[in-house]
Amino acid sequence: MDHDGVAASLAELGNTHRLAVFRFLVKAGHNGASVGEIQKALDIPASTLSHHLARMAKVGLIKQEKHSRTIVCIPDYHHLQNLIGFLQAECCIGENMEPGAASL
Amino acid sequence: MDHDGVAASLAELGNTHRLAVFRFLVKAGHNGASVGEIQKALDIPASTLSHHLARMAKVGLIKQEKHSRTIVCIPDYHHLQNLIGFLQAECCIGENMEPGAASL
DNA sequence: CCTATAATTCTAGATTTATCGAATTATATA
DNA sequence: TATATAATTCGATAAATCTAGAATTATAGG
Repeated sequence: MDHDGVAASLAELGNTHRLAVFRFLVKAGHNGASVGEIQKALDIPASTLSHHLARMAKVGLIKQEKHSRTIVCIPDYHHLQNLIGFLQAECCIGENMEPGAASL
Repeated sequence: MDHDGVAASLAELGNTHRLAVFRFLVKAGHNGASVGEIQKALDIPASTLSHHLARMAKVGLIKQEKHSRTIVCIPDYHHLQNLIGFLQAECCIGENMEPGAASL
């Protein structure tokens, strides 16, 4: 993931609703949750939620699988790990190594 | 840092210019860099840069110290670590523990 | 005091984002 | 086929963000 890709993903997580959705999906685990379940749990109007989910899927934070009528949303842990790795790398170069901090 | 605080910080990092500024400051190390140095290095118009720096300072990503005429910007590593910790926690709860993944 | 420098604030326009009801599409089922 | 359900797309509005030139503030130095 390059600079702009990282920025794009962080921007998506940088919205309260979307962050809440992502956290909910992580809690839901590898099976994910349907759009309806998310909607019920977080109480976001359907069209608004759909908009946010589409954005998250676009940058790769989540995957969406259609099973007949319902669409299941699954968080992409690998994507998040890449993000975290990028930030971690940012944090640990230069003179800012604290004792015990992991280097890469 | 709570949910909204995390979202706010991620949103700030989720902008190409601001992410570039933050990366530049991390490379600069604990001494940070002056607004002018950032401006010269990244070639962003002064007023635009000032706007972005103010936003970053507001959420706590950077600190700003005034030394006579120049303002030195210093990244807040602790703040970033908090952010990373939050994301890491998000990533590692639920069923998504991979072998070797750190738990908290 | 005057000038140059560092940076911010002001201002305004362009773009993007957020919101959500209404209409639409797709699918299951009676 | 008719109906209900799941979700998206449409459309329109409000709000926030981005951008950058011009004006302003603060300070150093001649």
